[in-house]
Amino acid sequence: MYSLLKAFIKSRTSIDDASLDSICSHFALVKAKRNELLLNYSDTCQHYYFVNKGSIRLYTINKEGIETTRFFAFEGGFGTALPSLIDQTPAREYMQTIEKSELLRISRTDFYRLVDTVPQFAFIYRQILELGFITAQKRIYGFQGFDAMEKVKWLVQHQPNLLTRVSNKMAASYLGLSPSTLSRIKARL
Amino acid sequence: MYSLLKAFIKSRTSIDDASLDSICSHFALVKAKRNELLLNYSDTCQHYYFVNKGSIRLYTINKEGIETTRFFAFEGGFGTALPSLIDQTPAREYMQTIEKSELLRISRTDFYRLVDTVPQFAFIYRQILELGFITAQKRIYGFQGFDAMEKVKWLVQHQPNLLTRVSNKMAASYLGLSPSTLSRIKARL
DNA sequence: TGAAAACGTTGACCTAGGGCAATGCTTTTC
DNA sequence: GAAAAGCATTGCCCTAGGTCAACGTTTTCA
Repeated sequence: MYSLLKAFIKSRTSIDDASLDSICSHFALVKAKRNELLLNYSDTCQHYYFVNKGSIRLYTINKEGIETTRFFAFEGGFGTALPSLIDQTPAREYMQTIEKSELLRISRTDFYRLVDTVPQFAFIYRQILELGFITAQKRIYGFQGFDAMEKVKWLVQHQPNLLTRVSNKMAASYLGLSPSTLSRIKARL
Repeated sequence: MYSLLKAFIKSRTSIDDASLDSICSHFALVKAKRNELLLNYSDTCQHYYFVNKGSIRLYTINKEGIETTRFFAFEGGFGTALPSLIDQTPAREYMQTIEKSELLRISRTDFYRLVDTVPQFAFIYRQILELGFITAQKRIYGFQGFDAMEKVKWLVQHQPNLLTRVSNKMAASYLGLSPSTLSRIKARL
């Protein structure tokens, strides 16, 4: 049950098996079917999720009803409504599974206790934050001043599995394109 | 010389004066005039900067010659080409002062040594990363699915000083609008 | 301090991409 | 396994915002 999570941690820091087990013991298994809502718009996020199987998506809907997807997490990745988890304000975004999934989740309290007490865990959290920050920056640079075709090519380059794994509609909302436009672009790729 | 930096640190963590002085001793004063380039496109970033006076800007230029600004730092703020600093790859972005400035800079080596040895400093770095991440997320949500007018209003809401402090051109490149469009929008605000 | 360069604003025009709707196709549900 | 709901694709039309150019103003620096 914890093999993927252990692999994730081991690949990022050196740690003995006892500490590893102790870390894992704070993660509980959650099974969810397709399109299950893990966090609602006005909820305050209380858990960090690790994807064992399936996938989750973070997105919001603005007042005109337009969906914007911010993040996907697949097998072996962490995901949560981090801004809400960090400062305990309402998420103003949704978190949902997009496939039948098995998730491991840890409570905010346990998570930060691990960060404060286990140096290797603090290091991993730092890595997650650094990587998240870098990815966000790349996305800002990558999406501004790019036309639709360039955005799609960028995605094919940097996250090739995404286009095959998620629906056209979700990929479009991630790229900031309408589904029709994305469909047209793909036709002439 | 270190008063602003000390205030920054003290406002975020509790720390004794000796540690504070020891931290500050790693920061060197750099004076720069307006529009001075602190980091070139193909450079790898080696310093973290704290703005004592003036302001800096991080931006890139894509192959069509379009400028995109990612970040501004003003008095009392930290700024650097973080992705490059973190993983020591060429920045592929520029860092420049946009006013006559006084900066305090710390080398990457010293910075990470402080992170690893001074818990309060590690905590501040974590805060910077968390905040940077949250800001980036807000920007992704805020700018996708917004039209030009909404973007400008968003900016007036969230960073009101920016529009008065930087040139129309730079603000436009931050918002992902052409200077003409931003100008037109401001006229009917 | 004065010439030159850069910037802001505005008008006229144009185009990328969004909205909408029609038509299959696929997936879900009971 | 049939009905319904949702999704992808595509054609037609339209509009937000980009480009380009002109002009006045501000900034720069020799």
